[in-house]
Amino acid sequence: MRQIKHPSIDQVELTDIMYALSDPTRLEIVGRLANAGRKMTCGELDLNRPKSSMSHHFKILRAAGIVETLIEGTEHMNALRVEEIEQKFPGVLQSVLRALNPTQ
Amino acid sequence: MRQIKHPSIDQVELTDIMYALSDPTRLEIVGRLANAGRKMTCGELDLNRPKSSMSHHFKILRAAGIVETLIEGTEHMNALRVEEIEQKFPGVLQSVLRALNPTQ
DNA sequence: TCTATAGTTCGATTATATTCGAACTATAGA
DNA sequence: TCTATAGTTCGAATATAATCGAACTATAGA
Repeated sequence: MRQIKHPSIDQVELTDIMYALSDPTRLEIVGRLANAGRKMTCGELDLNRPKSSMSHHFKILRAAGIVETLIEGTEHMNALRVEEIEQKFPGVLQSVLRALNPTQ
Repeated sequence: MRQIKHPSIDQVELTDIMYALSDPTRLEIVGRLANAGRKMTCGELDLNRPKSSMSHHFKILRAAGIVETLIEGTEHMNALRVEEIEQKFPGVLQSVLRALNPTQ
């Protein structure tokens, strides 16, 4: 079962993270993943856009080190790399997540 | 003495802030302003790029609500809008500033 | 009023992103 | 082995951004 390559956390640049989080679609994906608090498939995170568009956004989130994708069968399970990012850039992702959910 | 228009803090979107901070040049401007802890002219913040390029980046930082520019004589004094942003998006800008300066 | 200084605006060029259909890959299950 | 499902890759069209020279605006000071 072939897996997708991800950058190691020390390869991740702050600008990559900022860039990945500057798009509303990607911000929504990240917000949903955080709220769900569990791995989700791309299908579940579908924002009624074509698969190829969603795939593009997942690619950027992966490249930025924000999302990790594990292949399980025919599904791709996505999870946030919160702990790692928190370690390298304390507060950055967490404060963004908090800004996305003012109600908590 | 004509002044430059800025967005009010409630007009500022999180995506604007993320986008503005996704560029290395702008991130450096923001980092320098934060380290200086005082208003600085565009000239002082010059990163040996043409004036028109720098002006473009300041425009984006202003539009994102990150930088406030006051005209004093022939100079434009730039300051970070840290308190306001902190109020609206707690931790977002501050964590980025901390990530820029790991030594403190 | 003239000149120098600081920065903006304009316009053109080039680079980078977004979007999405169509073709493709990999796996599960019949 | 066939088919359905999940997602990626490719390629082309369109949109958005970065870059920078040249012309412009506004002020300070001589």
